[in-house]
Amino acid sequence: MKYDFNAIEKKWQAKWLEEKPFTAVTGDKTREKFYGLIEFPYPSAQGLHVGHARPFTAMDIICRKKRMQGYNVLFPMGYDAFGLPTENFAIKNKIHPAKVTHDNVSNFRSQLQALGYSFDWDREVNTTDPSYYKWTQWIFLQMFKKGLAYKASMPVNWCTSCKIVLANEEVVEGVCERCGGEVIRKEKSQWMLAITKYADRLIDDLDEVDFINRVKIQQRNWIGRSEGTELDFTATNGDKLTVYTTRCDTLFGVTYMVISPEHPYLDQWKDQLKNWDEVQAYREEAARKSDFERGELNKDKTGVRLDGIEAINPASGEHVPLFVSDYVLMGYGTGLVMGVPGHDQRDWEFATKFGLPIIEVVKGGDITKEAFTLKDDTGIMVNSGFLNGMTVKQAIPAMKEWVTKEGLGHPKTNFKLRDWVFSRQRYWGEPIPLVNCEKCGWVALPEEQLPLLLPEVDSYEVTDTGESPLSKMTDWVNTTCPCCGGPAQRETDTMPQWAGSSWYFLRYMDPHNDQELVSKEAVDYWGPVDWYNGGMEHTTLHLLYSRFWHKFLYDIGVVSTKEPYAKRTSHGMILGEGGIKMSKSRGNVVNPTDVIAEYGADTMRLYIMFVGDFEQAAVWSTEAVKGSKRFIDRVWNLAEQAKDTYEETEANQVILHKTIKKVTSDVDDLKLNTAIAALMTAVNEMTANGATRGDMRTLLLLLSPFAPHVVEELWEMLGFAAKEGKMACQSQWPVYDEAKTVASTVEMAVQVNGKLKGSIKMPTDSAEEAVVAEALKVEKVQKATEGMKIVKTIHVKNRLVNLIVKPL
RNA sequence: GCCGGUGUGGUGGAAUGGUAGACACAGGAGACUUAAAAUCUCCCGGUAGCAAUACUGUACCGGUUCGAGUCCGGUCACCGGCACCA
Repeated sequence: MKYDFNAIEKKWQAKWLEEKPFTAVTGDKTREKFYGLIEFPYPSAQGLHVGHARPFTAMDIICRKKRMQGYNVLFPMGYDAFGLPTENFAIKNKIHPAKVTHDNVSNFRSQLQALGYSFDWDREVNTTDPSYYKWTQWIFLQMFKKGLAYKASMPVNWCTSCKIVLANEEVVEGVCERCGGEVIRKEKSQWMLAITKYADRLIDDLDEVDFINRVKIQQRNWIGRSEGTELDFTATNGDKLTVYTTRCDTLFGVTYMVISPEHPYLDQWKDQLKNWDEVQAYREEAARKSDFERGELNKDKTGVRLDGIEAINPASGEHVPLFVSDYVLMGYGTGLVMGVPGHDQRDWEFATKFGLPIIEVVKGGDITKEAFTLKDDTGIMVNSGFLNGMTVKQAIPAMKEWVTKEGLGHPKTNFKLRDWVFSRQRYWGEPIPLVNCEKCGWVALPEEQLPLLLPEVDSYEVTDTGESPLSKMTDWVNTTCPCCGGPAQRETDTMPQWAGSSWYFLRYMDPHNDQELVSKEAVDYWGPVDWYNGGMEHTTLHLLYSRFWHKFLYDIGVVSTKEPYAKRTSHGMILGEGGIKMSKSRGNVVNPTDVIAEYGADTMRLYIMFVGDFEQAAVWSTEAVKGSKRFIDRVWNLAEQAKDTYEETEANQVILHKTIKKVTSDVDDLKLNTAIAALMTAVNEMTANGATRGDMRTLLLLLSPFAPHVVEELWEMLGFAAKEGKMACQSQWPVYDEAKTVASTVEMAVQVNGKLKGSIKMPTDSAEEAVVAEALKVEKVQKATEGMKIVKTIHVKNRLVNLIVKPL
């Protein structure tokens, strides 16, 4: 019989859908649980991409193996379906976004099923489903009630092309992450989520989870915790000038101060400044620049000296000039900075440009050339009163103590992380369930009115003033206040795409619950996610946001763990041929469906795992796919030619036990490429040895997570299905015997003075004397040791012997 | 600039400090075939040599070690993230 992948894959996919062998049972006390999660896709019109297949296949293999090891496995799938591309498609083609979403989801589902993934399809979720977004809205309301959601007028990132407010995270190199359009700053009233209140916990709890290091580091850097001091200078007009510094030890080195152009003090000082016009002109120019431009021009410091007000150093009592400059940001610290040009490179540049004195207060560098910024023990304090003679490490706490004692300030922790801009002026998102009443202000919708459904609109386009399309639906907008019953208006902004994905992993645990977002029983049993794999690009977005939401849900008692994910791994990108990024515009996007049509899903799965180290980027090669197909062909032939006995052979014992060991540990370590290489080695060797059905049984069990369809077929063909049931229902993973993983003889390397001279065959675990004796029989060894004295032998059991010789 | 990561044959990539290049792809030679495809067998880092073999080789320079792709110090290149965060 020929290997007809098409018929085989269709046959087993249909059976799996019908018989549901992958259904997870909540609270099965007889088995330990395993929750494997991959990031649910955005159902784009283009359909599944090979970039999806890599992480999905890997987690499918892990979950299939876990099931075989007896775990009760939750491996769900869903769709993160709100978002701009669907809305834009709807606008262009005048189709309702819900219809577009439905069609795209159907396409995704059939593509996913064609790859044979063992998802529990009964638990599918869709963020645009009202029964789902009801709970997204519910969580938002709880945050609102706890004061974590607030409305603030603030400069926002405005994409001139999408006409939408972007989160900081969505602005990449000064342009819109999605469309590449210009981003400008604009004042707008926005809903915000106070993620910064969780900043400490988001950093500290990273110590408790098993995330790959680069994810932890990137999150820590993004949150950007810094321990410093807030301390007060005084202005000559009596105003208090509070600065934030991490180098309070350099206080005696302050030669000037800088205030941010956006600082409210400046307006108050209007009448006291002799050069107000100049200051005001500078401020206006700074306001015109985008954040990006400000950053780009950072080499060239600009600023204006305030004429009329100076600052007084609290430590020395000296008067120093005060400048306005846009290198000081209003959004970080206090918007005021003390200038220490000797020990901060930016201040050094500013002082050099404006001819300000540079005082050395830490000895160790050459401050005529650049600022000396080391914070360790190399520098010694000078010109610094009571700090003189201390190292920087000693001076920082000493100064903190002094500042606190003198009532001049206090230690302070700052973060780079900003609160999350949570509203979007768009249609295709969750409506924000709040009502604005003239008397009562912003009022939460009563929970029994959830979900607040998206109304039907005539047009999905943003209004010219940048308001949400919902604002045009006056029937929907005008409502009554749940509090006082008076007239009120609904919020017309919607939530960002990151909302629905911030908690979806919880809904999978209990997807049909219409009373709670997840039952206590389900969350206690399934939580936390045991293994979550996803893209690095989500590290500071989705991954951080969902940790924040989960911590909030923990605080209000909905979930029982502090962290949502016990383990996080990340896959590398799949690049197009030639190592360039796949993109529609380059026309080098590989569609998994085409590969399946030509080679089958099992080949696709094997290839995408075999392509390289899972964590590294890999280059797609359509040529190389053949190798995976040939491997399956060889397995097929081996099975067909297998001797009709269920006995296992001695000849294949070592290779099979070795392979069990290797595949088992490699899957746990996410080294799927070498696991497949080990299976290939086993098949090559078994082909040479000849195999029985008994030998095939072990091989098929090991191969089944990788190539489930062909294995299911061969399992049946060789009579195992009749004896033991379907492969998909197996809860047995082969176990190896360490003693059987080693052959009776081993090949050992022989070296003389560390140089390889040949190899010898020895019985396993031979003693050193026997090995040395055998080694000395090797011709090249004799040549190399002639006239020499062996002064030392190094014997590594079963691997090598190294003879160290010296002339006699 | 700061923080990560990576650098190994023609290609993708393997190697708990222990025979570098597993496993594949491509290529070459041969078998089967009327022929092609498929399949099977062998070869396949470089230099020299008919060969046995010798030397050399994991970005570069140095060190530790009986032994280094692997550990340590320094340099370079590329990729990703952050970027005036005081």
